[in-house]
Amino acid sequence: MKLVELVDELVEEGPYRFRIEQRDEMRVPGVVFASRGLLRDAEQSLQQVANVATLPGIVVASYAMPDIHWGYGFPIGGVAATDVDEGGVVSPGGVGFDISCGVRLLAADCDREELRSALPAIMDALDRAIPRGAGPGGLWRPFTRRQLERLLEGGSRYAVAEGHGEERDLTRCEDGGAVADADITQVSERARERGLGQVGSLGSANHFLEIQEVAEVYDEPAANAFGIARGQVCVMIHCGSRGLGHQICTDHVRAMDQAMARYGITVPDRQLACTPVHSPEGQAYLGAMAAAANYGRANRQLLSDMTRRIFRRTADVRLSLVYDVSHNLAKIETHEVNGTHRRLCVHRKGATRAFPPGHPELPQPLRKFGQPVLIPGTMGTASYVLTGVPGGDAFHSTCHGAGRTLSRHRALRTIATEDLRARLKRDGIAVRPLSWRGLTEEAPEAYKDVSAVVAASEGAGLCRTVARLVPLGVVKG
DNA sequence: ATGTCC
Repeated sequence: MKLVELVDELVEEGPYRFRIEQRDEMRVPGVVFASRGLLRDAEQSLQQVANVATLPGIVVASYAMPDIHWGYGFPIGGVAATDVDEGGVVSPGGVGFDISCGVRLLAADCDREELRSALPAIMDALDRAIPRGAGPGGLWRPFTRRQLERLLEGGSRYAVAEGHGEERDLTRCEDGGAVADADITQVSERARERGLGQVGSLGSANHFLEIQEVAEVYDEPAANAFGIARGQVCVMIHCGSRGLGHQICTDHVRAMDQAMARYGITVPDRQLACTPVHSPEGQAYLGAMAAAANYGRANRQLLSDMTRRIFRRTADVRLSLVYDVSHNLAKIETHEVNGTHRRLCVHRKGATRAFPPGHPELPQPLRKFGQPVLIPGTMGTASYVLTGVPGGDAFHSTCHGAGRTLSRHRALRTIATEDLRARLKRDGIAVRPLSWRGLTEEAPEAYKDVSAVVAASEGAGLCRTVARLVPLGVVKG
């Protein structure tokens, strides 16, 4: 299938909404939520949107969020749902290598001014305590194989049961902190080996732990229900399932790549390796993916617990969980398709679930306002809290972040580390990087404008903006 | 994203 110049052929069919017409092997059209500006240089990733539209069982459309960029097989910012009972497939590439990567937001019982004098000491304590960067290192040590198995099955629930959090945390976690269908027999020895020493660690690249201030509130009632107010201090944690999730993706892509032909499936790109949800390989992947999902949540739970201890002993400040949501997962969900309710495998890769107000899976205090959606920005800019809206499109999904525009290599070539250091100092942002080189690769200029991404998402009717947060302190790998 | 190539 050759689709030329997709950018020029996009059909504008609504505000911040473009269609890629169905043709050739595509089973559905593509729908891209964005502005023309955000789609500059998006040709390769639009081709990936079209490729995803060829997958067996895909329904309605192959979607892309405003922060779309090139990814493994599927674009990052992609949403694709397949009909489980009509031969629909599951594809590891539709979740990505960092299974269950996500964001957690904690609200402090103080405002910026009250924290000002204690901030340097808190940053120094976090700098010493938070494991980060590539390779081994985690907060939960020693950690046995038996404990890992229980964590893969119990997620945040297990972490809290072992003393690493509060019961209330679980009510503010997607799926109550754990998914039930983890199958640890599908997690390889190698994945376990990599995961053992990394429980409670940030990782590297765009993952971070930030102390932030609520700079602006756009929706008072929703912000109130979420427990945040202007001027309030928050902590945002962005990380995933580390080497364990990566290894699970690697293992199951290989298995599916070898099995695909047996199901008569051909795909335009081998990176779209997939098998039916009901196949043994599909079930194996979903079971292992669920285990990685639990690992990711427990990872964020351990980091929250350590951050809480530091805030408490350094500044007598308490942190309560606003919400924890992943932006790299596949889920079996029921949605209405052409007037009938269907069981769908919804892949969200660099896309965030955004349940609307009234959704039964939302905890009671939030239900009236919709699901909190947490959008990590880039250091030195802003992060956002959004909420789901009634009738939300793309199976109730929205954006997940800024999305890179410069490669790491180009960022290092064009951005002077000393200049970045000076700008952060000028803006009063305390940074504790593991390496200044790594920090330079993550400079704001290397990313799309997160505010434009959020504006396009709201303009497309995918979510509503609740609050904007700005960084006071950044801990990074 | 990732023991940034078993």
